[in-house]
Amino acid sequence: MLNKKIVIIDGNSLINRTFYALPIHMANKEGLHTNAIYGFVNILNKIYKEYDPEYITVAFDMKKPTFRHNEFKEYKAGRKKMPEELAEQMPVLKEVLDAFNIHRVELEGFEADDLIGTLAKFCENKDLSPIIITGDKDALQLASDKTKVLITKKGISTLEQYGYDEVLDTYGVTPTEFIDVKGLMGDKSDNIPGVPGIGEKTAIKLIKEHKSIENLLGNLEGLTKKMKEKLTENAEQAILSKRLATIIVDVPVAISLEELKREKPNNEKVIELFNKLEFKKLLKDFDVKKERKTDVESNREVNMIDSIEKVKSLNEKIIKNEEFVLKIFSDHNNIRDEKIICTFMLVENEIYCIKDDGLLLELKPVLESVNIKKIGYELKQDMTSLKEYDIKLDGILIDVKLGAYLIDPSKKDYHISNIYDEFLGEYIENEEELLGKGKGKLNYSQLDEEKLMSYGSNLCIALSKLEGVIVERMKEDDLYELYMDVELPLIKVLGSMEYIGFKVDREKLKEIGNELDERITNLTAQIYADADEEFNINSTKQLGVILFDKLGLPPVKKTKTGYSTNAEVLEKLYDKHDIIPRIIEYRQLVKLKSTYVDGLEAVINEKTDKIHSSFNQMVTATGRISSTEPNLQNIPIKLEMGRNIRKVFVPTSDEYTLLDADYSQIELRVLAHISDDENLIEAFREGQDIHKTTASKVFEVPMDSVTSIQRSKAKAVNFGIVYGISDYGLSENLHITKKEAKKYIDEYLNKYHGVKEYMESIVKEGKEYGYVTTLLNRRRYIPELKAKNFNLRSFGERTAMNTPIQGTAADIIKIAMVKVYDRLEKNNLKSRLILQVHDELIIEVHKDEMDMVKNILKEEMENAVSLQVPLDIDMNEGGSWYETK
DNA sequence: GAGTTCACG
DNA sequence: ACGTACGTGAACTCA
Repeated sequence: MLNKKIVIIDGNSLINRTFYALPIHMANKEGLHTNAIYGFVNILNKIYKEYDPEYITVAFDMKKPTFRHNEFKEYKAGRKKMPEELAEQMPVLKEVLDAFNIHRVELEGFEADDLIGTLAKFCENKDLSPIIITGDKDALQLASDKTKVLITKKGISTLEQYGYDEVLDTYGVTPTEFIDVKGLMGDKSDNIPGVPGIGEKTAIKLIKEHKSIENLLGNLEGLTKKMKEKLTENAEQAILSKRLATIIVDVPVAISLEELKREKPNNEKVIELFNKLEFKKLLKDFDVKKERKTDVESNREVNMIDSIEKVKSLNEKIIKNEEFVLKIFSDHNNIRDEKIICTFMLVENEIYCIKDDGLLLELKPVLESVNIKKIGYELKQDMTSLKEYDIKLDGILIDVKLGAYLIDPSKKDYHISNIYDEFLGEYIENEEELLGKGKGKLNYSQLDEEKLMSYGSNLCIALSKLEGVIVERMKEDDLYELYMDVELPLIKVLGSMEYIGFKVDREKLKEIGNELDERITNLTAQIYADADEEFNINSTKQLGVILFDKLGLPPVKKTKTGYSTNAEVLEKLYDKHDIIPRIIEYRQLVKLKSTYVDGLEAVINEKTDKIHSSFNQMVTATGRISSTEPNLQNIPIKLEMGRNIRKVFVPTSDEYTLLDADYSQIELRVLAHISDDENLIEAFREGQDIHKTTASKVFEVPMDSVTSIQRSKAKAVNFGIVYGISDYGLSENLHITKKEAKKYIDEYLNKYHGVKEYMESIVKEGKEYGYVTTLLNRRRYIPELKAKNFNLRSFGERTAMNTPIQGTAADIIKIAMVKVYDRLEKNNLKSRLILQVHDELIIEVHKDEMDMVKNILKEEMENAVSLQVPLDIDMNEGGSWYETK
């Protein structure tokens, strides 16, 4: 029968090895280095899989001196201090081990090695099979027929196993003799002297022959004169060295095998720690999942609403209760061709499901009632789904997902499973588990009945439990007003923008596409000729080889993976070869063709001939909205060639015209307001050209002699200020030296003293509270501010400076959107908001309503909030988006 | 799925 | 000494 296995790990030795074997830049976003822990846990994982041990323990050294220090003062003297990057990982590693419920052992006066030796011998006597894991060859003396010593090799990828035979095979001496070898040769890292002049080779040779140091010293015959001298002179030292190198195997320590039993990890703690350490892959490796709580409620009965009587009684119950949880599942195929599969409701702790559209319509009054509160998740989708049934969802709406976003907008996603876990520590199947992902992803109509019923009811329960917690937390964090006054009313505005869409001229798009195709074909041929071979121009790797290896152009910059070939690099090589300008043009054209012509063409709605982008309210860390499928917020404008794409975007019909209204310098105005800077405020109050004013101050010239070059430099400085300036960043942007850039910045901050004070105080504030806020109290946490890593911390500082500016601008335009939308609706106008691009709104205006709409826009946008400086907008109309300039 | 590039504010 | 401008999304290559 096989003996039970016990794994004994030398904690200090192993973490040292993993620390030096893995890249030191591995760190989480708080700046805590994680490489050594990562390696350690990986090895742990490997051991569990390969050996499946019955018992496990990790031994650590203590900082206190051991008996070896008492015997030999110089022991381990001159050893370098553990680097800070490793030291900070030690306590965290111990936390990880605790989370895994792995036993730890350390003892004053002894080293980890001694504890390991003692344990191994103890276990051998109990007929267990000890497996020692270490990064240190010293432990080889413990190898035996029963005890195996595993030593990390080549980084951490392999562990080499040594028993008695393997030590003998490899070194020609037995494990016990290995101690004598070390006694002779000494050990630099432990400062064990040994016999000077004897190294590993000689030591092994001598011990092979004489078996031990004592034997050797008693029989020096047959050795060279020099060797004899060395040995006699250092005899005492050799004996001492041997004693120091000997691992103690009878440390007086009480061992209880029971304590060393391998236990199940505390999954909750492991998950928490791995999340903190950002060990994504390891989470999967260990298959640590939250145990599903056997929630009595999770199998609650679903009341099917399948008759007019039932829907009427449900209706009454809702009116009486004044609130309910709502979750609509639709096939979600297409915004204007969407089919509701079923609607779940939770009223007074009872779950209902409606599948019949006709019966759902019976609930139109309660769904539209402003007096009845609805609790939901992704309510924008529900609103859109209901729109097809001519139902306008209204009332106090609590979107749990939106609330979770406001509470912490930096999260990567807000899946209900994560929110439920985070706020209540409870489990619900995640969407991925339910529907799959990627190609095989199902939609709700393909889900089998049973799963849909259980997921729908569990979701309603989760939402009803979460609502109170989320609202409470919003109130605590001063976010509730932002939610009620801005974010909630914005849901319907975004939904409406998506629903209405932006009309496109298909013919025009095709025309542009054809022209691009022709030019790309020609350019491709020329580039192949230039290169004297055909290659994939889209491949930066292949392009790099052609430009820098074959054609011998000087590489300007490198990336992680090779040569950089971005626009900036190509610009620097512009005159060096004919191929360069062609590549630059090729890149531009291909971008236009693939992203804007083909990309847009692919998302034109067949039914409406329009593009219905999705506007996401819960993505950005600053509070901006984002646009996807397609992104309508990055349609080209800077270069004429790309700008032509905007000719494709047209009004719905000849009754309409497009009107574009954009805030002028909104971010700098926001900066003027929040920094309270006298000069900046004055400049805006007097309607000055702000870049020119900045130029005049930075370069100390009168306003009317500012050159256009100075103005454009000042513009870059203004941008830099908004982004959280650094001399390096500005120097890169302006192609000037860092020193010069620093001069500009210093000059700026001298002249705009309020800005300087703001930048300093906001970083301080961020550090103190852990977050920064916008005008409307929108919050963003910045853990990077406390990072030890310089780059990360600097990034945190720039974020702290930029977020209140960008975020406040986002607040302002969101308010404007809600107000404009409401005015258009209240006045029963046909004109409607169809797009927002961060500081501009695009309205499709009915031609009869132009003046009225212009007034509404001007009023609502300029008075969205009241700042210390005026808000100013520019408006342009046109028959296509291109013309609104 | 990561890395690179490039379109916008 | 450190080495990046802030915020996004999409297309493409390559492992």
